[in-house]
Parts: sequence; C-alpha cells; structure tokens
Amino acid sequence: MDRYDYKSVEAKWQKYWDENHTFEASDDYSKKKFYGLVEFPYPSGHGMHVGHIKAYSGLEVISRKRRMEGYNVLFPIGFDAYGLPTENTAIKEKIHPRIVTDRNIEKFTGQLRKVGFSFDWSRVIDTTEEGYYKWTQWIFLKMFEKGLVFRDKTSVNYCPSCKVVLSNEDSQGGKCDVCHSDIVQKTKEVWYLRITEYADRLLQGLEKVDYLPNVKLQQQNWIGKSTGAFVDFSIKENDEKLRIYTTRPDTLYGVTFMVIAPEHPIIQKYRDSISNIQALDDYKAECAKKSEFERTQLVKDKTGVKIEGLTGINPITKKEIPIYISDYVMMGYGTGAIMAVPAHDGRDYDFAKKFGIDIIEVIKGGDISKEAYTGDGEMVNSDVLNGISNKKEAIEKALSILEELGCGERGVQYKMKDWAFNRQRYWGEPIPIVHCEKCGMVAVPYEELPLRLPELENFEPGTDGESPLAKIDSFVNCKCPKCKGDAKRETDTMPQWAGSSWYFLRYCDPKNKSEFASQKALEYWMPVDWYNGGMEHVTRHMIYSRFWHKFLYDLGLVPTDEPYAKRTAQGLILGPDGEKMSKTRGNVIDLNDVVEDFGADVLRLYVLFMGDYEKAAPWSVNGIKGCKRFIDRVWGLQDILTDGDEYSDKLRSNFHKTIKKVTDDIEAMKFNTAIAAMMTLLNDIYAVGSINKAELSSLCIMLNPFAPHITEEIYNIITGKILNEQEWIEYDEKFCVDETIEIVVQVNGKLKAKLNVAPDSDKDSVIAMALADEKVKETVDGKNIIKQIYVPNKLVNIVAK
RNA sequence: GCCGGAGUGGCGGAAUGGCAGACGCAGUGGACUCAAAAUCCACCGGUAGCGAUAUCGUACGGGUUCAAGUCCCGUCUCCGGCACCA
Repeated sequence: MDRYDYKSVEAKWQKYWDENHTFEASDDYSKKKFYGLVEFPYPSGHGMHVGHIKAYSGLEVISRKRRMEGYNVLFPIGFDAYGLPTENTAIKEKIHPRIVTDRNIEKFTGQLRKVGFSFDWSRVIDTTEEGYYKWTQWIFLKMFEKGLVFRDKTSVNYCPSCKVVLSNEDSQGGKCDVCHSDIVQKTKEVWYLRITEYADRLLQGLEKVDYLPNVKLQQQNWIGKSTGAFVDFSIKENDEKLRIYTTRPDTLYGVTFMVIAPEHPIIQKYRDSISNIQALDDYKAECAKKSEFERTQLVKDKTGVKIEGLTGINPITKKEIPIYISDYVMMGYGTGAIMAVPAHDGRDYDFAKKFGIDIIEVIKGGDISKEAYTGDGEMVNSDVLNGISNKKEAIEKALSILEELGCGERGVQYKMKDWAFNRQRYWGEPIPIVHCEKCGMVAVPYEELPLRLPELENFEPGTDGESPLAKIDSFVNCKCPKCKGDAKRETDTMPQWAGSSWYFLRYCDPKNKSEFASQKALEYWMPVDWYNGGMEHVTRHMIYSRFWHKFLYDLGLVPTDEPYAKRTAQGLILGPDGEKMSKTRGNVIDLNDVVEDFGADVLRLYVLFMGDYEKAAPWSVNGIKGCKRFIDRVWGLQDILTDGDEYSDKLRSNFHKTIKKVTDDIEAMKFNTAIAAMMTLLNDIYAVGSINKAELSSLCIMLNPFAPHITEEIYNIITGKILNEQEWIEYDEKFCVDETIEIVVQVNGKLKAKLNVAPDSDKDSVIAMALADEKVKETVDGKNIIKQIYVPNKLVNIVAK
C-alpha cells in the first residue's frame, strides 16, 4: 500500500461534498431535525487560528453523527462582520471596510473548507449585507415601537483610543474590550435598550434550559438579582423622605449613619439649607475625575464628607443619624442611598472607623472591636427583634414592622444595567431614527429599510467622539417621516453585538426577502438544539441574544421563548508554552502550516484528542504527531484486509465495546476518550494481525465524524459506496460483555491475585476460588478472616487479622 | 473580598467509591538500514533487589469506609467569573 496522500484525498472529498451538496439542510419539514450552532467568527485579517477549529470541531462531530442517525441537520456558518478591527484596517490601508470584509470572509471561507467542516454553505450569513442588516434594523424599530429603546444623558464608559462609548459588558475591569486601553467616564447622550425589563425572565428562563452549570451561574451572577427592601428615612430639617435599599432590614437597630452617592439629587434640592455645600461640590467633582476603574478596583481608604444641614431619622428607633456622601455608594444601583450598619458590614465598618461613628452590635457572634461581623447569630440591642437567631425570621419580622409603619416595602434589585446600544463609528448598522424638532425622535418607516451606510472618503471618527457619519450632510439632512419638515438623521451606529443577537433565526430561512424568517421555518428549526461557543460570550452575546429572542417571542414572531435548548463551551487552546496564544508572545500556531504539514483529518483529531474538550490545553508540536501516526496506521489497515461481511470472533467484542464507548462519549463531548478507544481498537487489530471488510467499514463509520476524508476514501475503496449515505453503526450490549471476567482479589485492600470467572458468578464459589489461591493462602495464613466482601464481576476483598 | 473549577509520572491527560497512570507524547534498549528518517518489537512513577517481589505514591493535614484520586472537615496553590451591588 502506498503512503497516505492526504492532500489529494482531502481535496477530492471536499470537492465531492461541495458538488453533491452533501451537507445542506433539507426543507423536508417532516423529518426529525437537529439544529447545531457554533458561534460565527468575526472575520479578522489574521485569518482563523486553531482555537476556531476546536470550537467548531465539537458540534461538527455531533452533526456528522446526527446525519448518519437519520436527522435533518442544520449546521450553519456565517460571519459577524461589523466591527472596529475591520474599520481600523480600512483607515490604515485607505480602502473601504466593505473590501476588507470581503477579503477576510474569503480567507476564512477558504480555511474552513480546507478543514472539511460539514457546514451548510448554502446558508452563509454576512451581518453586513443589506439583506441581513435590514432585519437587524427592523427588529430595532420594533423595540423602539414597544418603548424598549430610549436615550439618556449619563456618565458612560468611553474609550479614548477607539473613540467610542462602550457598554458595561465591553469595559469589564475598566479596560476597553477591543484595545485594552483604560476607560474614562464621560457624560454623553446615548441610546439604551431596556434589557432590565427582561431581567427576571432572563433569570427564570435559565431553569428550563440545559446549559453547562458554569454558564448558568455566570449569567445568574451577571443579572445579579437581590431581594431586600426599600426603606424611607425621614429628614429632620424638612419633610423629605430619603429612600434606601437594603438586603438586611434585620439590622435596622444597628444603623448609625447613612451614606448617599455624591451625585444624589437630594443635595441639589436642598443646596440652600446645607451649610457645607462647597465641600460637597468639591468632593463630587473629585469623584467625577476618577475613572470607573479607580472608583471600584482600587478599594483602599474610604473617603466622604458629612452633610451639614440634613439629618436622617431611623424609622424604627426614631434616632437621629448623620448623613454622608461617599463614592462607595453608587447612584446606579438601588436608590443611590444606603443605611449603614458598621457592626455588620465591612465597608460601613471601615467608614465608621475612619469618621469616628458609633458601631452598635445587633447580631451576636463576632468581635466588633476588631472587624465587622457578617455571619449569623442571635439578635441583640434590637428591641422587639432580640432573641431571634434565625436570619430569615429576623428579616421577616423587621419587614412586617416597616410595612406596618408605612415606611418600607419589599423590593428587588438587579446588577444588570440597561444596554448602551450605540457606537460612534462607521462600520456598523445605522440606527434608523430621525430627529425632528417638531416630532422628536421618529422611526424611519419600515419600507425604507435598509437604511444604508453612505459612501465616505474618510472613516476616521471625530475627535470629540462623534460618528464619522455626522460629517456627511447628505446623510444627516433629511425630511421627517411624520411631518415632512426638515430633520436630521441619527449618526451613531449599532454596537457589534447587534447582528449576532438574532443570527440563529436567519439561518432557518436565510434568503427570505419579506420576513426575517418564515414562521414555518422557525417552527421547524427552533430552538437551537445545541449551541457551543466560548465562555467569553456567556454574559454578553448570550444574554443579549436571549433578550432579543424573548422580545420577538412576545410579539409572536418566534415559536419558543428561549433560543438555545443546550449550551456547552470549549476550553482554550494555549500556546506550546502554556500561555494564552497571542501575537505579542509569539506562541501562535499557524493553522495553514498545520493543514499543510499534517492534513485536515490529523488537525481535527488532535484538537479533540489533546485534552478534556471543556478545559484549556496547551498545543504540543509533538502531540500532533501521535494523531498523524494513528491516521497513517488506519490507512495501513488495507494491507491486512481480508474478506468477511461480519465481525470475526477475535474482534467482535472489541468492536461492540468500542462502538458503545465512541457513541456515548461523543454525546458527552468526551472526544478525547472516544479517540483513545479507537486507538486502542487499532492496536488490538494489529495485534490480531488482520481485519475484514465488515470490521474496516465499521471503523470508518465511527471514525468518520472525526476524520471524514480518510474514512470516506477507505470506505469507498472497499465497498464502492459513499460513507455519508450510510447509517451510524449500532452495538449489541451482549457482545460488550466478555466471556470470562477478571476478578481482583485483595487481602486487606491490597491486590494479591486475579481470577478469571464466568460473568455473574455467585459469591461463595468466587470466594472459595480466591481463598484457594496460593498467594492469598500465604497472606491469610495464621490470621482470622473477619470479613469477606464480594463485588460481582469486580473484586473480592478478604479482611483478615 | 465573594462565587465557581482544578491540583494525578518527564509532558498532555485516563479512571459509575473497587487493579491509579487508559490513550498519546517524550525517553531508553533492540530490529531493519551503508547511514539517517520512517516503520516495527520491548521497556518506561519513586525506593530496595539480579530477580520473583516488597514498599511508598494522586497538592498538604486530618476523618469516614473492608476499600478513597474519587466522599467529609481544615490548609495551601493555580485558573476562571464577579467585585465598594448595600
């Protein structure tokens, strides 16, 4: 047999699949369906890297298996092509972002095809295409219509390098998600989507979907629901009520001061009656200068100023307490005001120590002279609450008192904020809104969609953070759709996350011109049965897209309220040095080189074999050689091929066991052990010295999802048939059991002997055999046998003293 | 600080509470070769021993159990997420 020529074989089958539309999903809606989704790539100029291959290989294996199991499989791919890197390349090379995008998509497509992924190439999506972004704008307008879009002037996360406003999600850790510069705070009028309105449903929806526990947890934390109470504190000097939010109403008797955010409106309202207003203004100005990062990350000394002229009154104790402003209280969470209980909250404790405020213990159990006690315990110094030791009970009782007094109510808060939905850049979906002096914000009529991006000479954003579109008079100046008077167009574009918030719907019916997808197609294909992607998209893309989907569900436009039935995530591929792959580290593995040197099958096999699919694993230049050897040895089986259309006696059980293992492991995404099992089988075959046609066909089928090219080729050579038209192989449980089973014999838990017995032998005879063993006899000699343990088909343990 | 996850040979990693180290890589010895590569065969956790074998061994300290990498308690380290969220 000649050496395996992967280059020609891979090219041959890729051409065959393409010409025969082998992997295109059928429109026959009577068949059982499987919708497998992978996160579509951002087509960057660097091309794909091996991480992409791992990300897609998981569902690739499952999709190929599903097809052989008789499913109508939708396994689509597309490109999430709007975004900054493309625009920056366009600016640098002085060409249109359209050209950059097309160039990069072509590069990606070529690479994906070379790896032999079984994507449905007839349904490719490009989010920057008119036929697509028209519907992105359409959904936005629906949200606008339903009051989920609003504008607000607030302090926003601004990246001075990219010159854009970022959402909280895109500026985690105080760094820009794109360029990693420090984020600064800027006051700006921005667009928001009211995602908080769906907070509770996004949380509840998690109960009925099959996501990795980790994924659910991260989403729960991100939404950050807390239950507590709003409590009104009276102000002594006037009849104002200062409302706070707390999760611990049980500690009300321990309140010794209040803190409000520096921006709290009550200060402006009572400016004139505050004697140290200048000091408060100064403090506020100082805080505004700090970035979000400094304000939250550098938790050091507590700072603040006491308000002279406003005094709070504890609604339960009626005691007078001072009010401070401090930047450890945020205007954006709760009511921007808190009741401080220094004895039982670390932050309040630090503040009280610094400002010399009383600390009153109300829960026993700690030493409040040293630090705040945040644990549970018996209530003390709390009048009617005294003696209660159950936290829940104490909270309930405090709540009912507050409700009776009419100065408190139960409430819920979320950490999640509304979604800042705009960027001041060119390469994004234009926001289809017109500003009219008379009519205010007016939606562009649906029939005028798509609202196209105007042609530009210069894509650079303005220095003041204005969109480059603002410089184009012909775009900006327009007529108001309502009153037909002069009006101006919105010049901001949508953020990168817009296009990916509904792409899985478009795949169901990608060429539809009159709807974003037909109801029939959606009813058949949705929900996505299995969605795999990176952990980094769990809190942004996934929450955003679940929100859009739930909105469309409320309009009756999609059949399910959750888009994804199941979600898994792959681990990163690290560089050979164990560090995250990056160009600056110089540890990036070039995909093209790997395909060139080893072939697509070896690459596919290796990314799944290198470790647990869900965990990060370093690339090993040597490790991939093992997969190469495996593939070559599979090819070599043709040299020891014999006739035979059923399993031989010598290998029957090996095959059944391996098929079972591979079948189960694929479903559990334990690809590494599935491959290991096939390697073991291959070793067994070579030990036997021959393989028949039935056996080799069977091996080709189970290996096909991992290494589709070589298996198609071998299968075609030995049977004359096409493997992809075959069914997935079955195993028979009865052949998975050996004729004799090895039983381990231990004495006092230590291995002493091994016995070969028939399956399901009875206890007495096995123990008798064990005790008859020379080695066992020797060890037990002179001791009393206290206990005999028999685990059927596994082991015997004799306890002797 | 809080919430997750992990810690097993030289390396990547396997092990429904039941033979620790499957499978692969690297390494060592041998075969083939003028030679090398490729391929094939054997060995491949530590200690003692020529050896059969004995003994220790899954981050560390305790515990439960006939039996613990796996379960429980405590400690350390690393990774991921959230972070002055009241």
